[in-house]
Amino acid sequence: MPATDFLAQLNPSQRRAVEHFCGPLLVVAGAGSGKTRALTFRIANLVLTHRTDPDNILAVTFTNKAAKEMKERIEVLFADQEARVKHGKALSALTDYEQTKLRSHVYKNLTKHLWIGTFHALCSRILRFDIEKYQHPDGYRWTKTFSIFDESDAQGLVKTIVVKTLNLDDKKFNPRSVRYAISNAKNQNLSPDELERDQPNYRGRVIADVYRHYQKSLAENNALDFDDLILMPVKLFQQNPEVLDYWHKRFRHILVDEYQDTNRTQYDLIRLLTTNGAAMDRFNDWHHRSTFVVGDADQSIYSFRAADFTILMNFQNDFGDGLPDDDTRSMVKLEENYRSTSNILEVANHLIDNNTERIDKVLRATRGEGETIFCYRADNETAEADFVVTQLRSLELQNPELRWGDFAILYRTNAQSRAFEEVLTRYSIPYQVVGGLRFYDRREIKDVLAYLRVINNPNDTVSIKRVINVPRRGVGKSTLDKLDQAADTLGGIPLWEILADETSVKTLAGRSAKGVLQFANLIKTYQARLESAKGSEIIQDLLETSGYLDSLKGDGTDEDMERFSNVQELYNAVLQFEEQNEDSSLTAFLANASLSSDLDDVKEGGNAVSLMTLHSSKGLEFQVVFLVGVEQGLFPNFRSLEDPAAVEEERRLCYVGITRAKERLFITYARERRLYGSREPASPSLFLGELPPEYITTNAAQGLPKRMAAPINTVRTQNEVSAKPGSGAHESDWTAGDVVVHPAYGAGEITHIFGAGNKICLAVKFPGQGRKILDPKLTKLQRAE
DNA sequence: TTGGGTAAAACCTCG
DNA sequence: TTTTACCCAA
Repeated sequence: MPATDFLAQLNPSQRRAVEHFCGPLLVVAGAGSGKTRALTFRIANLVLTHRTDPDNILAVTFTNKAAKEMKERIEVLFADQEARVKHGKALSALTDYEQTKLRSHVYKNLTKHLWIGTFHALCSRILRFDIEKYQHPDGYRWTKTFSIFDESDAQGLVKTIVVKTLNLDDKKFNPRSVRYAISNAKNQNLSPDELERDQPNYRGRVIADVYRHYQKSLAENNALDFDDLILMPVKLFQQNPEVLDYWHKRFRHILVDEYQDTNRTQYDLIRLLTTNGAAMDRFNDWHHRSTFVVGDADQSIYSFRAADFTILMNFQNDFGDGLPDDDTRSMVKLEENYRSTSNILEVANHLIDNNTERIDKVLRATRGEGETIFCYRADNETAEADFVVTQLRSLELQNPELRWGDFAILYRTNAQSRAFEEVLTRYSIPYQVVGGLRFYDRREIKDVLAYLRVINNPNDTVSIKRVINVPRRGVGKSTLDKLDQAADTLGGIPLWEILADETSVKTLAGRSAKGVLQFANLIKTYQARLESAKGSEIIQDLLETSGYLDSLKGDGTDEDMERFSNVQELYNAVLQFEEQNEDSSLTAFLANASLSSDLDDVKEGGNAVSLMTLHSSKGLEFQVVFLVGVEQGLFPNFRSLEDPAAVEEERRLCYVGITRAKERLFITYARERRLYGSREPASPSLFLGELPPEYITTNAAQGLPKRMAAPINTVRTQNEVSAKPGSGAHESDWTAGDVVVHPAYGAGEITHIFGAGNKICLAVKFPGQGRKILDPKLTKLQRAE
């Protein structure tokens, strides 16, 4: 029997990618060209045809959901092969019992061994083996029960360092932006010293200093932030050749999906694993080894977390043979689109053609023309939502094959979901909002997880402080300060060591000692049971004995009830985790919880309309897509307007949105939108002017907005002559930070500039009167200085 | 130490 | 409009 029958389902380019065995390969895969399929089939082919040991395969996906789906598909593919070999028929033709038996066999011998996951998940797994071998230059150590700090934990640490440790003004060194700078450094594999080296000014040096203290704090908590999960293995591999050698030999075949969205540190990780630390130009030993990356530079939309699509563009020179496109053996292009109608593809191709930084690639349609794209101009965001839901209802009614799950509403920012939710609720249409508040980010869930984290890792002082007084134990700020100070005086020992010592607590905590001891004993009880009891048993007992569950019930309001049931759901999640995972330790569960995302349980084709940001929609597809809020300042977002490269990224984001649609695409924008509570005028996005009018129908009397004549990203120069106030001002007349005088509100400072060209609005903050958004053409504004 | 109140800031995208 | 941060009385 030909074991490779399944390859017949592929087109020639896909087949070339899948059958590639050793050496480097870049797969340039346009939207909807079957890249997930190529990845899945490739893994199957490695094992089936080349007898690759599943233990030698590492596959990096962009989301947990993609990882789960990939495992699932490989399992089915394999089970199907085995069914044909053993029983002579397809998997689906077997009895349920035989199917289950076959699949569990495949799981045991194959899927279980495959390392498939996100960079974060895979790295945290590596760290659970080897983190204790890492030696920090300042002598900090981490153990395998490390905590993973989320963004708010991280920002909290930064704030403490800025305000308390370094006595700086947190207005000037905003914890959020400092944390962002640190994150950026980590994503480029820079240590505090390395960051400091290229800082020309005071601010940069201060940030490097905060970074240094921040890393110390993390170490004291035995904690890592998200960026460390990847940075730490890279540092470890760089300092410890034996450890690197082990993982290098282990992962002979490396696959990376969404390669355009990798950052420098992730790239370093892949390079180290591939070359075992040999310099790139000296490495050519591809014996029984491959590095296979898949991506599309046109869909690179994560530069804000330091993703760099030039890494993809450089792959050919870096790992590959560097030959031109027609001769190369290390690149394959997938350009046939199997997803969308040709009208949708035309629109997408035209739009993205406005970008300058691209890899040469077109998307070829394989399907019919389809309907035209409809562009709707609404009066305001409520009218926009009304239009969308009206369309949704009539399409659903007229097309029996469409389910609610076939519809998606995609927007630039999470805050836009509300108007749609209201209308959908009014018509009782089921919907799911993806993103926004994650399940694991809810207050009550974070509380319970903090308890578990303390039990698992008593050095986690951040978590101790979160729950030592939840529920109320009469332990307030001053008590905590005293205990903290004592730990500090004793040479910076972990707070837990003070708490765990009864005499110390009694001496230090005074009246509150009882509460503190109660807490300490609670934690000790469960620490003792950590070895013998399951996580689910611990959590159940803990919720009772800590009094947390009782305190949650509160006054029995709806909100209280919801909190209560969320905690219940968390318990179920632990149970489920224990059933489904080999390593069901508390540490593993906590890592899983930290790394889970809202996207993980999105059901495609289910019975609910999906509402999500364009970022979240990457990799998904829907029969009908509504791309909403396509207005200047919102999309492209005003923060990107001054930077041409940033506008290109917004355009790629728009491209991603358009290419999610299979059958129908609607684009909407409003003339007026509620922002910060007050109504503000809005103008159509520059992207609308870039769409080919012949493929688009619109309700706007004047048709599609005209293409902007002048380049939108003119660099603002200081010496441009400023027009008189109120006389048709140009963008260049105003700069954020300028002080202006308004006839009614008086003097205020410009905080943001929305829009570009002739249509701009200014956000001006007037002391005592709040923020106003003004059109300089309609309001007489005078420059103050 | 706790709870309620008011004022100011925030809304860009995410693991 | 909604969320968070800080102040003060009990």
